[in-house]
Amino acid sequence: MSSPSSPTRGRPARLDQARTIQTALGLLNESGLDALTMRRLADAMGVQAGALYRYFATKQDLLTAMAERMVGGVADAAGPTGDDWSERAARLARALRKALLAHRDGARVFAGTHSTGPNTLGFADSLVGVLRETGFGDEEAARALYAVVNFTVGHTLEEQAALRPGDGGTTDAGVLHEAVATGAYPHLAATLPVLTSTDFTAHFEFGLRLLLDGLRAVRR
Amino acid sequence: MSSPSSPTRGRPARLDQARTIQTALGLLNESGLDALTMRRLADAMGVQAGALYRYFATKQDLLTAMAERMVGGVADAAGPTGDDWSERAARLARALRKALLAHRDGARVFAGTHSTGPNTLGFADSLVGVLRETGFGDEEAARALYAVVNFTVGHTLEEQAALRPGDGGTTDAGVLHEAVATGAYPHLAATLPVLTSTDFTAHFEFGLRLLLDGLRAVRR
DNA sequence: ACCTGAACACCGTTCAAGT
DNA sequence: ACCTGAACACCGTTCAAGT
Repeated sequence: MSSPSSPTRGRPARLDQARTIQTALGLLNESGLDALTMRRLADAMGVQAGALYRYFATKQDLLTAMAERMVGGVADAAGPTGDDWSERAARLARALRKALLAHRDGARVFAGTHSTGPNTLGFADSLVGVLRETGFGDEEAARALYAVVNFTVGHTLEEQAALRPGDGGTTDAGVLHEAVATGAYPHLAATLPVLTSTDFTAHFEFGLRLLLDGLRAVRR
Repeated sequence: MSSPSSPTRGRPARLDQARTIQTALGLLNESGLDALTMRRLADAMGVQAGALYRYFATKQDLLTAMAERMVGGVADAAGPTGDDWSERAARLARALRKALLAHRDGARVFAGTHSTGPNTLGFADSLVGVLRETGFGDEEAARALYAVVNFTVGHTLEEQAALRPGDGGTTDAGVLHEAVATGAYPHLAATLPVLTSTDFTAHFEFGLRLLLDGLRAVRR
């Protein structure tokens, strides 16, 4: 469980899990996930790369800890128990998106890991709780959790990918315009303004509304 | 546009885009995305790694071509125009999931790229078309496309991650059991059987149903 | 106990040179 | 025109040895 033991013997350590995670999240924000290497992180902490492995067995473990840290406090976003259940569920979903958006490539880090820490589990428990307490069955509540989380992560993955530099001069909207100009995609042509809109909040809210309206229908 | 020109001058090429993509998809299925390196792919084609760069400017371009190839035929899954719109939309979503599941790490490849090829655009046009032709406005149809695709990709990402070897002896369900045993997550405890269920088709169908029921509600 | 130094076994990508 | 060979600038991870 605890690799570096508690009684501070010898020199004060330059490294520890909490500070390492924080520095890693800072580096993530500055340079993105692709530039977050163990060597660069070690550099930022004034240490050699190998030293990091005393605190994280693998880079994947570090990324998991980062994901867990990112969603801290999200569970509390549900708000008062008295409020409408669908509004409470919506708040949790919005808070998750916001937490992922708060860090560059946040959705990629979250989607690429499987945290079972208190922040992640607390969020899940909170969302399932909102639904169970309003009368949803256990099966529906659990499946609704997956639907909301998978949609939110999928959406935010796209959102952060779309907002990235763009792998060259050609923008995503530009390529779409060209392709659609061939006349092969009449429905995309008709909806092009919406498809190339960068109002991701509106897209997110629409999808979230579909899920919650769907849940209302399931409930009868 | 066309890097290696058409008239076959000199020796017959050992490489070409189509064969390279096919070999890469084979390698993906055998060993997964992390093991798919340019060197290993070159090896499988009997060539040096550098030679691949005559056909794909970057590895990212190769992955994009792989994603585009994976979703071939998905657009046709809508079925007869006479059928119920929500069933046609469901078929498209199911066909997308199936296409991603057909290759190891398929969802990861798809989520990590941004294809604007005919298969990808054809699928999008098809889904938007189903909705527009049944009376949905352009804005709703376009946003519904994003909601369905982002949910489907998010879900399949999770599904393929869950079915992976598992980074050690500890299974995902095992960790959940332990964490829940502390009593800190009463709602997760109550829904544990559903949460650890591996019936991903049921999870997917539930989420998909929420979205389509939600769309029905939006339509009034 | 904590970290360094150095190595191991790789990566993606480029490009002169061969055929 | 197509591919080789070799290099460049990196990776994640391990581990004896130092302090």
